[in-house]
Amino acid sequence: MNKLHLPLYNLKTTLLGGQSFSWDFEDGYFYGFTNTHAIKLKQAGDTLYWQTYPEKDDIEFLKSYLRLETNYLMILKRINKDKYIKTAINKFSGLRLVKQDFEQTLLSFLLSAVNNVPGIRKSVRLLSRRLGKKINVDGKEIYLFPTKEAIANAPLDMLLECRIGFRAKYLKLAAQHLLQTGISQKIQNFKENEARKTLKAIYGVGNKIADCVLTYSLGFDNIAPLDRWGWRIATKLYGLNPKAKYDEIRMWFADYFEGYASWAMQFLFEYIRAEK
DNA sequence: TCTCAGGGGCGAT
DNA sequence: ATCGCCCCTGAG
Repeated sequence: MNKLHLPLYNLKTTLLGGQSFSWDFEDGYFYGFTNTHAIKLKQAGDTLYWQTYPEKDDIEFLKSYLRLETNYLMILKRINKDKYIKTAINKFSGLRLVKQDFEQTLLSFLLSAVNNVPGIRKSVRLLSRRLGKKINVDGKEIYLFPTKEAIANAPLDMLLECRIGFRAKYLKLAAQHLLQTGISQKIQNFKENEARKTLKAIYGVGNKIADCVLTYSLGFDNIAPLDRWGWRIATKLYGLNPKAKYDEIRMWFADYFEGYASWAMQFLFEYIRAEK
C-alpha cells in the first residue's frame, strides 16, 4: 500500500460519523466506495496506508476526497469559541469534513428522509450491489455507487427492493433530473445561494438535504445543516428559539462560527450524540 | 404480535 | 403556517 504522513486526522469519526454512508471498517481497514473508485485505508499513528481501485495510486482523488489541503489548525482556532466546541474538539480530535462526489451525495441523502443511519447505509449498499460496478479490492468484492444513468433507468420495482419505500420516486426523478440538466458540472462553480437554490428545485430536496449536499460534497465551509440533531444543538446548547425559521438558525451559526460553521457543526453533532 | 420513532419533504388545508 | 402522510426497520 502507499504511504502518507497524515497527522490530526480521525478517520473513524470522519468516515463513519454520518457525512458519508459508504464506508465500512473491517479487520483494521476502512473500505469506501464512490461512483468511480473503491478506497482502502489503514491508519497507524500519523501514517496513512492507502490504495485506490480499480485505478491504482490515484493520489489526486484521495487528496480531494479527504480534503488534505485544508488548513485544519486554522479552522480549529477559528471555531473554538465556547465550552461545547472546546470539549468536542478535544474529545473528537482529528474529526474532519470530506468532499464526496456530488451525485452520490445527493442521491444518498435523498434516502435520509424519516430514516436512520443504519437504514440509509443498508439501502445504499443494496442499490450499489444491484446497480453498481463490481470492483475487486485485494480479493474482496466492493460495489461502486451506481451512476445516475443506472438509477434513472432502473425499474421502480428494483429500487423498492432496496428498502427505500416512498423515497424511490425521489431517487429516480433526481437521477433523471441530473441526466437531463447536466447540473453536476455547473454547480461546482456556483456560489452557495445559487447552488442551494438549484438543489432545492429538485423534487424531494428541501433545506436539510440541500445543505448536507453543499457541505459534504461541494466543500462549502460555512453551512449548518439542520437535521433533528442540528435543531437540538441550536435550541438546547445555544438557546435559540425553537420557533425560529430554518434559515434564521442556519445563518446564526454561519455568523457565529465566522466562515466555518460546517466544521463546527460536525464537532457539535458528535458532541450532542455522545451526550444522549 | 404490536407500537413507535427514526438525520424530511410534499401537498392539501 | 400547520399537519397528515409517504414505506420500511429495529428496538422495546
